[in-house]
Formats: sequence, C-alpha cells, structure tokens
Amino acid sequence: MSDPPGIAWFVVGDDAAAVVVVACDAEGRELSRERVDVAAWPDAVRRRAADETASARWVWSDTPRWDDPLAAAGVRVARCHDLRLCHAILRDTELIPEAPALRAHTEWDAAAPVDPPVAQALFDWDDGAVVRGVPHGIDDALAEFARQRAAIASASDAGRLRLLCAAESAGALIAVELRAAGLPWDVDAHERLLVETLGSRPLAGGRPARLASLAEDIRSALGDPKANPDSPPQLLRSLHRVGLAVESTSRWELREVEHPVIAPLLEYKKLARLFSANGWAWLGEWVHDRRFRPVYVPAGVVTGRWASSGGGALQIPRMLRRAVRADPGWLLVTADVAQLEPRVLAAMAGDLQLADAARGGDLYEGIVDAGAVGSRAEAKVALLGAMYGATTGDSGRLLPGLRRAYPRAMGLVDEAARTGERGGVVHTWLGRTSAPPGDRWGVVQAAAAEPDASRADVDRARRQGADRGRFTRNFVVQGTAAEWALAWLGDLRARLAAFEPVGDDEAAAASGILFARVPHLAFFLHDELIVHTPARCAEQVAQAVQDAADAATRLLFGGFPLDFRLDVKIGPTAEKE
DNA sequence: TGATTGTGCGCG
DNA sequence: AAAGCGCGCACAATCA
Repeated sequence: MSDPPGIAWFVVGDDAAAVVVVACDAEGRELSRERVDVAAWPDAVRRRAADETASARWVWSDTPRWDDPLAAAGVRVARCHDLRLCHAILRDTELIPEAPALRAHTEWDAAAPVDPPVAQALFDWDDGAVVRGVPHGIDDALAEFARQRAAIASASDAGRLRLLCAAESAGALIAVELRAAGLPWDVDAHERLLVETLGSRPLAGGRPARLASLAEDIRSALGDPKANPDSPPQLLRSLHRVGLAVESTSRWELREVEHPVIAPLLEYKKLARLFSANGWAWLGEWVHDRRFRPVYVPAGVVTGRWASSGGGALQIPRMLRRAVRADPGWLLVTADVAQLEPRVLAAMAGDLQLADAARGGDLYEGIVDAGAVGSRAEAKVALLGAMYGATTGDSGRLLPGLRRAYPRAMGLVDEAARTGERGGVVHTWLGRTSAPPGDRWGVVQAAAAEPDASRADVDRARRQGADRGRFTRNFVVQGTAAEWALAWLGDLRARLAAFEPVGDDEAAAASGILFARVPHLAFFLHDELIVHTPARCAEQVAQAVQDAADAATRLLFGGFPLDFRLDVKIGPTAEKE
C-alpha cells in the first residue's frame, strides 16, 4: 500500500501476534494503519525507507527490541523516537515547569533491559525468552507518544528537548548498529601480544609463564614461600612482615616504597590485569568472527553518557589497540576530541576568554599563554579539578588563578555545585536533569539542623552536601559533553549513510548484511569514535568526521566562536601515537 | 553453596 | 602522584 502524503511519524507496536504500523501527520493525527506479520516487519520498513516517507520518524517502545531485527535483515531507518529513553528525559527535566502527565506512567520507567548477549535472544520476539521492561503494545505506544508530545510542547524551551530526544534516539539506533557491525579484531595480533608479555598460555588453570616467574620473584623477595600476590589482604600481611608500612596494596602506594619486592610486584599486577581482563579467556568469550561485539547501553550513565555491558568495552587497554585491525582492503578512521569537556564548559558558560584559549588547538597551552597558570600540566590538573570539585592538593592551589582568568566558566560549575549542596537539581545544556537526592539525604540534613545535633551529624551532613555538590558540578559538564558527542555521532551516521556502496559483489549485496560494503561506525567511547571503511573512502570519511563535529557544535552552540578540535587518524589499526 | 561486598585497576 | 567526576569487570573475602 502507498502511504498518504504528510506523514511525519510511524508509530509501531504489537497487537496480538502482529505488528501494527500507524502513520501520523505532524500533529499526531492518524492517517493510516497497517498490520503486518512479525516476520514481515523488516520488509514493512524497507518498503517505506525507499520512498518519500523516508524522512518520517519511527516511534517505538525500545530501540533494540525493534531495530535488532532490522539490523539483522540489513534494513536501516533514518530516524526514530525511543519512547523509553525519551520518557526518562521528559519525566525528570527541569525545562518542563508543570509535572507532566507522563510522570504517572511508571510502566515506562523500566531501566535498559540487560540481556545476556546471546545471538538468538536478540531476535526472539517472545517475551518469555527476553525480558523487556517497557510495554510494546501499539495502544501503549500511541498513548505514551501523545503524552510525550504534549510534555515537550509545554516546555520552557521545547526546541532543546526536541533536539535532546532526537539525539538520544539517534544514539539508540547507533548503539544497535555498533553491535551489529562489531569492532574488527585481529585475534592473531592479540594472541601474539599475550604471548610476548605474559609468556605461553597456561595449559589448565595455572598462571602464564612470565606471571608465574614473577610470582616466584615476589615470594623470594618476601622470604615467604606462600605469599600470594592475588590476594590483597594476604599480600598486605606479607608486606608488613618484611617491615613495609603500607596501608594498602594499591599501586600508587607501593610505588612510594623502597624494597626489592616492589618492582616484580608492580610488574606482576600489571600483567595479571591483562591476563584476567583481556587474556585468552576474554578473547574466546568476546571475539567471534573477527569482531568484538560489546553491548552499548545509551544513557546508561546518570549523566547521559553511554554505559556498556559485557566485554568491558569502556576499558580496552591502550596496549590492545594494535589488535583493532581493519579488514583487508579496509581502513580505520579513528577520531577523538581534544579536551572535550573544557571546551563544552567554555561554550555553555559563554566564556570568550576560555574559548580564546582553545583557539590554538591545545586548550591547556592556551591557558598557560593567558598567564592563568605556569605550565601545561598545571593547566590540566587545575581545569580538571575545577570540573571535578577538587579542594586540596595542586589542583586546589591553582584554582584561584583559574577563577580570575575565567570567571564565567568557573562561575557556572561553582553555581552547579552550590545548587547540589542545597539538595537541588541541575540540568545540561539541552535539559537532561540530575535526579533529586534520595530520601536519606533529607534525613541526614534534618538531623544536622536539630539544635542538639552531634558533631558527627553535622560532619556527615556537610560531607554529604559536598559529595552531592561535586556530583552536580560535574553533571552539567559531563552531561553536556555527552550531548555534543551524541550530536556528533548522529550527524556522522547520516553522512555515512550517503556513501555509495563499494564493489559490485552481488553476493554481499544480496546477503542484506548491513555495512558489508559501506563505511560504518565501529566503536564509540565518550569522546572518541572509530569508523571502519573501505580504503578508497577513508579520506572522505575523515572529512565527514570533521564536518560532523562542526555540525554538532553549530547545532548545540550556534555561532559561539569555539571549535572542537579533533585528532583524526587513518590506518589499518586503531593504535594511538 | 551461592549471593553480596570490597578492592584494585582499566577507560573517559 | 593523588586529589576530585563518571563507569565495568575480575577476583577474593565475607555473609547468609
């Protein structure tokens, strides 16, 4: 069937054993309705993606639930509206003065469903196998969508919330596609690295050769044949026995001590970490068919940053980057933003002096040139301290200089901290709002306000207030940086979609596999992304990455005179430096 | 025995 | 080198 003109939204949901697609105009009025078989869902989307209704936005309960089958079938939608993610934003935002009606609909409050990353489960539509938190029925979707549209319309700045919902939803699509594409992984290179650094692979349950010999060195240096470097309490006792006055076994404390055991112990800790976190077991569990496929969890962090689940995608050690390798004939375009959060702070605060410091490329050098601090290292620690709420040490000492030079930027984070200390909430540039303090917060503060409050009560309340102030201080910057990154990703996704598929491999084309012939996002981590691209497109992709960053900056901050500098590299691996 | 908590360290 | 934000994961210790 052909769709009537004027379609702005396709709202989808279940109805008995079928999927219902409801086409709506820009005001949300229903124009047409179609029922399709569950198995025909990807085809129903594919049909519409080809015609003029491709600009419409798909509205659905939860992106993985609807988009996983699309990704598997090689179908991509241009835009969506994720009701679950947008519900969370609109429910809490400060930009809507009256409590919106959707706050009563707690069935939409479900957290991101965390599925075991079992391939079959991803495509299982039976709720018996996959527990999804939110409702998926078509009537639920239509009703919630109406509530969300009303909520946005009632906002003090509807434009920002629309932008945030669009960016959040684009991120949800990208998260599904990142997993579908996977990060190209060179298993041989990884295994070579393991053997070079750890020694040969243990046969059964034991330590790799080099780790075992280091453990022996540690035991002999301690004169303790039973010392166990894997157990912090036991190790601490062993260290005490040889007269080392340390309070923990952490690296930073051990580094300060002089003793023959320290060198092998620090080396052991480093290698043991590689062995347990990214050793052979990790490789066997997480890398299949030359791809590492973590589960990305959009908005999984309170600030709106993404979290990940499985495989530790947020913590791939730098030394393993050489194992990230493009397919033959393909390249990786790796890009990260230089000093994203300080730049975001400058733009939010409208701090022209700080923006000026960023102009040369290295924002920290710019701060030195401005005379606010003496060295690049100082500039970095001072600025991080300002955004994290440091009070002591080098960072605390350098803050006054920073405050004098950049009163607007510092004023913004200081004000966010004061609001948090009072128990208030703060919001990001686009309106994502921090959750209010929990019940315990009020109890503790009230106890400290009593006339007969003890010293301990007062201290606890003050400490709690300070903790919360540091959280809200950082929330506004980290959360807005996450918004910039979403805008960057979303814009880039659209640019990559415009690339012509390369090659004429009919088998690849017919297989329907997403991304087999086009540049695609392969990794994302807060301020960094990797695109896997046919080699011949790499330069164009690098340009698209830069253009997307510029577009994101304009989208969020309009004409504010600040550019977000990228470090873009093209190569067969994702190694930095 | 299995579930929870704490430690340490990787990432931004 | 750890002060000061946000995470996930592995392992050992501890609790039930």
